Amino acid sequence: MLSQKCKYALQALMVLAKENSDNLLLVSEIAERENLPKKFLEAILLELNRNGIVRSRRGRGGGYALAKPADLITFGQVVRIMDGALAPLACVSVNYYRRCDECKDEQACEIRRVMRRVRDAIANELDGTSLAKAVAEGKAVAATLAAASSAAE
Amino acid sequence: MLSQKCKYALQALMVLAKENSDNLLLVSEIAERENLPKKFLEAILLELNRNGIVRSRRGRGGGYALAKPADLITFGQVVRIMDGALAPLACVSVNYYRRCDECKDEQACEIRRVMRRVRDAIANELDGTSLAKAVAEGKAVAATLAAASSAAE
DNA sequence: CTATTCCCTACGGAATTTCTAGGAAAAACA
DNA sequence: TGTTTTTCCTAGAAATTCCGTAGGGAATAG
Ligand code: FES
Ligand code: FES
Repeated sequence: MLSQKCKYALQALMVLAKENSDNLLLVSEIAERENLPKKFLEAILLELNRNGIVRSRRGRGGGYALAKPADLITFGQVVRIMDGALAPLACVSVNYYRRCDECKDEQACEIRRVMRRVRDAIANELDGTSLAKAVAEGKAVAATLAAASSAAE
Repeated sequence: MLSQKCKYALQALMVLAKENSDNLLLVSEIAERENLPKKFLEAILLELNRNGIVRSRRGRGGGYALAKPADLITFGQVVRIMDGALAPLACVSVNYYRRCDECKDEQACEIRRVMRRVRDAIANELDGTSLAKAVAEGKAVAATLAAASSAAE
């Protein structure tokens, strides 16, 4: 399960992704729109900033925007920054690998083989989905929903 | 990430799955073989027992065995018992659904749509893999490894 | 030089996780 | 019957992680 922190990060990033990228948004604006605890969100955006996902400017007229085009930011990147490994077990993580203390022979471990496939499935989805793609999907679904409801009148 | 508890459960179940199913194994035997904390494992097997995954007998000659054939016990079942939802967010869980407080419109939520696919990918792997399948895979890999190493001589 | 806004550290409380202790209940055996 | 073995059950200790908040410093604009 993703942490709240990670979910909030994704919510904030989706807001920024829908915005014009040279239009800065205030932390308080994002927090209000998405109904998130402001101080916590501040810390989250700071961390995203340090990791090159968003950029910021301080002072009057300051705020946050994406640091790069929305199609270059994937859900996988964000989750890794916020929560660490995508993998269900550290021993199958690519980016955050750690050996299993209990298992004597990693190569023979059947559980590991199963979890490796799970990891790949997760990584496949999350690394294959950018913010831009999620926005586009959302628009497409909204459009078909609107069409269906107007056809029903 | 799976909890230790869940990992230990899977390790114990793999041991039982490799054993003849009417041969009872002691908790202490399993704990020693897999290098697991005994008392903790005891609690885990108890929970698996309550959920119909293993069966037990007390007293001398007692112990644990699988409650049903190894091809009817899936990794998905075990993980759900031990850790709850497979899904990365409660709002996309099938068996442990909970609404997201922050998101106003669930149907419009883009994050939800992405995470729904992730959930399906995870569930697909975990529900599609039984203990029996994992054992069989392990044997197959061991056999090809042995063949390769003997061919290299 | 004042107001705004992000930056940074530290910390508090709650929840969760990872076990362990200690004994009751069942079953086998002598 | 009584002794031993083994699971069953409750309670809780210790450590860690999670979810935020407080309070002030640093940059920026006007
Ligand atoms: S090596 Fe990680 S589960 Fe066995
Ligand atoms: S509804 Fe669950 S993330 Fe939006």
